[in-house]
Amino acid sequence: MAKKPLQSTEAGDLEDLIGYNLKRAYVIVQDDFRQALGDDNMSPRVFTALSLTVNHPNITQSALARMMGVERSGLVAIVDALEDEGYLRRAPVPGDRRVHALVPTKAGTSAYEKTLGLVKGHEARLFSCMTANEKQTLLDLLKKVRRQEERA
Amino acid sequence: MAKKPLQSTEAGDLEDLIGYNLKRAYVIVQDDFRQALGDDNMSPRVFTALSLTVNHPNITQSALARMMGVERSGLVAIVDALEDEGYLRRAPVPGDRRVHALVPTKAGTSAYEKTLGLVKGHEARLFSCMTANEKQTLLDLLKKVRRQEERA
DNA sequence: TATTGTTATACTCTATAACTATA
DNA sequence: TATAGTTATAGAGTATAACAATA
Repeated sequence: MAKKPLQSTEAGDLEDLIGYNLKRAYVIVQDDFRQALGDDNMSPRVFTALSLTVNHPNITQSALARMMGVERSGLVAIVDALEDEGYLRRAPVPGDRRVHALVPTKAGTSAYEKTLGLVKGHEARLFSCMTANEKQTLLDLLKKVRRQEERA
Repeated sequence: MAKKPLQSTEAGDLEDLIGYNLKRAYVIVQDDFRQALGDDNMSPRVFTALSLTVNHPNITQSALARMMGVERSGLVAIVDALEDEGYLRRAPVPGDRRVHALVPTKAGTSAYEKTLGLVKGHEARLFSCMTANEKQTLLDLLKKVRRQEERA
């Protein structure tokens, strides 16, 4: 975790670049996310995987990887972590024995709900200097950037 | 580099989180940055270091690290890369022999200007679906997020 | 004692390629 | 042949700790 930021005027050309500001903001938010989750210590990507599993029970690993924008191989450790915590299980799928359906457990669902609360608290705190309108605008503009990916 | 994105409606709770959208947008922009620079293959962080060195000639490594929000130790490889390319040199500072002043070379300055052009082109292209107003608003809101770091 | 640059080291995140078992 | 999950491996990016030279 970094500590001393730079005065926003010193970075010259960089200050006008969306990419630079996006990265700096991303680091701040991610650091605060991890700090807010503290002991639970669930990383952003594990939280994302748990969220998608809870919201899409019986999703396959490949589908989850596609949703998250990571490779199948990279998802294995994430699912392992969630399975080790007892938050989901890899269930066999009748009709195709290659596939694992990811099924959230009772513990997984309630851990998710508790963690989602922490995450929402972290965002409410971190973005408390912004109005509801500003937060929604930021969200909308970020989604607009994300939509660029779909033209590929 | 990931390939298949997810439909923005499928992610449930995540879609309302600024952090999640920030990360997804960041990945898209960073991937496009690297693709746009292509053969030059200057990574975002090396570009950032070059930019700050050109805009703050004679900056020390420690000061540059602080500006970038990384550790001193992590900056060594970045400065090495720029020195290997002949884009800057570590100059001795009279009066304090511990310190290295980073001085951009002629080649470094012109490489920077060329690369800055590529970066601006990449952003213009990637964000072409947004109005000038929207881009400025996004920039302003990201800076507002960044300002949260200064309260620590 | 404190600071600058450096090295050694380790950890996280991610990708590619190859394997296995199925289909 | 193709696909799902897995393993092995490697490469960024970053952090911590310790060291030498210097202050």
